[in-house]
Amino acid sequence: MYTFAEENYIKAIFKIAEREQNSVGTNAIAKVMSTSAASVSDMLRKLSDKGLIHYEKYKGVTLTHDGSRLATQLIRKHRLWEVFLVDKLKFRWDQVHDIAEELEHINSDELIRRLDVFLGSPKFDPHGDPIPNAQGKFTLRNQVTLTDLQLEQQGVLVGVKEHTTPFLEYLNELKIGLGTHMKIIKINAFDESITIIINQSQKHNISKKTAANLQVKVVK
Amino acid sequence: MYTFAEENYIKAIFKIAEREQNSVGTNAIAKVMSTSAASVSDMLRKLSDKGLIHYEKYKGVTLTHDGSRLATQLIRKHRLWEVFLVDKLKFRWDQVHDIAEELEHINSDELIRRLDVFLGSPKFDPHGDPIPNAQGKFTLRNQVTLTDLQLEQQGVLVGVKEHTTPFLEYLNELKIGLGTHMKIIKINAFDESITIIINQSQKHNISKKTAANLQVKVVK
DNA sequence: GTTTATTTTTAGATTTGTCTAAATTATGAA
DNA sequence: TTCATAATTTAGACAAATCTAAAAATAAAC
Ligand SMILES: [Mn+2]
Ligand SMILES: [Mn+2]
Ligand SMILES: [Mn+2]
Ligand SMILES: [Mn+2]
Repeated sequence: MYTFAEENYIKAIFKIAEREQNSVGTNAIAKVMSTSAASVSDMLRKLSDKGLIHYEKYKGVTLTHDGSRLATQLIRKHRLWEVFLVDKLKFRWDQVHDIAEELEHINSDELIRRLDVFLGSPKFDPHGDPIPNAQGKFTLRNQVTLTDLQLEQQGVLVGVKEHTTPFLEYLNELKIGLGTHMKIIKINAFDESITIIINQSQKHNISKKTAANLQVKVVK
Repeated sequence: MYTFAEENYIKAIFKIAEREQNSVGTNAIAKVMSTSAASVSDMLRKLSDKGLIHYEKYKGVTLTHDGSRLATQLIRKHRLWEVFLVDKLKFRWDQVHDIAEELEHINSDELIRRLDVFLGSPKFDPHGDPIPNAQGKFTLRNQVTLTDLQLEQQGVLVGVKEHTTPFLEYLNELKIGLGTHMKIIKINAFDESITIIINQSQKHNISKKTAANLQVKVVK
């Protein structure tokens, strides 16, 4: 139906639109796709012709209903495959993104329906990201980033914003994973780094940048 | 590393070379790939440049060592995925070929290594075809086609030559699958059709063409 | 051993996705 | 408001994979 390239652009547009609120610009897409603005312009015309985006020259783009559905289905497939790789094939959470990036393009509704059943219809992937259901609806969850917590407050890690291998390997070294309990015991005014206690035992000092990529559920 | 198109050509050449003994011609490849002889000529030059085939104009091709290894690895991936789809996701054997045709191109040695372990290192796929090991070696097996059996001889189905959905669905209707016991009780001289008894109960008359696509292990 | 017929290759085009360089439009600072 | 800068699109080109039509090489028939 759609080429890999088209699908990857649609996913990129969806993800940019998720954080920025307004319409998505050519340069922003070029950056995410690691390509030139000229190539993006070419592709936007094509995606518009196929009815996946609303596009007016120089005005940026938004996804159409069809584009939005395609994006959520790709995200659903990507995250279900990640669950498969970690739960069934015993990959670590830092190894699965690139493989899922290929698997997400396999074209079979029946395959995804059965994979979902096989995995027990998981609601979150190995990085804590919600898996949209077959209708594209995401499960919402109360969460804040670790930087939002006050001194002495506690939280349980439920997600990570950054998915790159170096970041996840760093968390592995620190023995931080989904479900890890964290308590803020010091906030350094100088560089905004924070000191935390992991699972009531290990003490670590982490940068603001790291903390900003950790999503936690507050516990009392 | 290689494009999907290149991989599919290499697989096609391997499969043709498997039955015909001599070097593989342009038209034979074009037929298998459902494309024009001109397109095949273009691609052969490319595959030769990449060191995957031995190619001399007008003389047909053979796979190089690298080409042969690529082919067996693709077949290994294809058949392991078919086992996954049938054993784990409960697809029927007639539903899995096309999906595996896509999955075989996913690029990760670690993925296949782990998939193999997860599936218990199966030696045969859902159609009874041998799965080459990581070194490309196939498990051999004593087998003949059903047309080779004499009157009153018995066999157990261990493989099918044809993998198309219509053929496999026809076998489903007849309740014939891998492991099915068959005894020849009549050979019709006129059209060479044969009458068999399935699992000591059901009686069926099947055409010579059907019989020629059933591979059995002889039992005494 | 010529002459057909078949097989295979080349020529010239097309589509997809990409590029660099240049032109155009929009924006924001003075 | 005008001018400089940034964002975006267009122009022209290229590699990959395909096509049809035509030419060339090989094989088969007589
Ligand atoms: Mn992708
Ligand atoms: Mn993920
Ligand atoms: Mn294939
Ligand atoms: Mn098979």
